[in-house]
Amino acid sequence: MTTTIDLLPDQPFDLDLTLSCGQAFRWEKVGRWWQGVVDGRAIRIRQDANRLTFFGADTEFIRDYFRLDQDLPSILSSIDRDPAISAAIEECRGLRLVTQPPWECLASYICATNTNIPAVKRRVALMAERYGEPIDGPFGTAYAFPEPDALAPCTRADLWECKLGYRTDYLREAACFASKNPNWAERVAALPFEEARQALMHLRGVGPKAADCVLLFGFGFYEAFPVDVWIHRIVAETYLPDLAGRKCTPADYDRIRRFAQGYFGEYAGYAQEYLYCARGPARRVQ
DNA sequence: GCCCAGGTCGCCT
DNA sequence: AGGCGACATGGG
Repeated sequence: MTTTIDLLPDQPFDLDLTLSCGQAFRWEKVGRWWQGVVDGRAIRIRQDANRLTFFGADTEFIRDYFRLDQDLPSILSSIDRDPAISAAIEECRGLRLVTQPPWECLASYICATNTNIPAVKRRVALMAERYGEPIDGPFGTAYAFPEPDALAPCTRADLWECKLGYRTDYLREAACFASKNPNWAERVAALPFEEARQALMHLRGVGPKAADCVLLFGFGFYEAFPVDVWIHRIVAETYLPDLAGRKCTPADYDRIRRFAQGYFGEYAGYAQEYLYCARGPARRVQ
């Protein structure tokens, strides 16, 4: 069944930017349509001007996933502090942070260390195809991202075949943890930001960057400010020039995120994503 | 072959 | 606390 949503003219939304900016790893564009799997739903969606057309999920799910009811102009004006971020906002206006399922988000960002986005997508897709539940959807058989219980029993050799490399044991340990603590996500969500961050970082393979991504994309902690090599580069060049040209040490990381939280405010995570999306090379559909 | 990528770990001072 | 190499994989 096809459903449409007509977007309000004062609430910008850009589906292409939102799904191609690298925050979520299970979407691909086929012709005019985006196809993806979210929370056990095989979804197909397209945007024509201010109209979204989709199937595979109901309106409430789509509104919630894309946070269409979040007042984006108000968020963007709150982070719009200078010409640099202003340019990123201008370039990427309509990009919204999506609400990812916490477990999938955690697993994805464990797979995302020291690698590139296409490789992360491949790993996540392989895990889904091998261990996820099949879904009959609008584009043939799709696969849900596997629950922790489905991954916990996997051997190292099993997951190695999903091209996880040295991250294999980290993912197995995280799956075991989530499987034994089914309410882990609710407990993390109920914590104050810094405590939630520490809780995630107790998992092997989850450092500051992965923890911040999971908090931002999976839990909606908008003050999270993940610092990858791109963001380090941009922030160093634009705001903290004494950090430019060297590796990001743990102390540098903390300095950057504290600066960003103070400078951009409670939606620092949106600033991060706009700066990341507007980064020089390679904003393309992948 | 090389360097880089949405980094983190373990071991060393 | 802070420095440093290792690490699997794939793209350019």
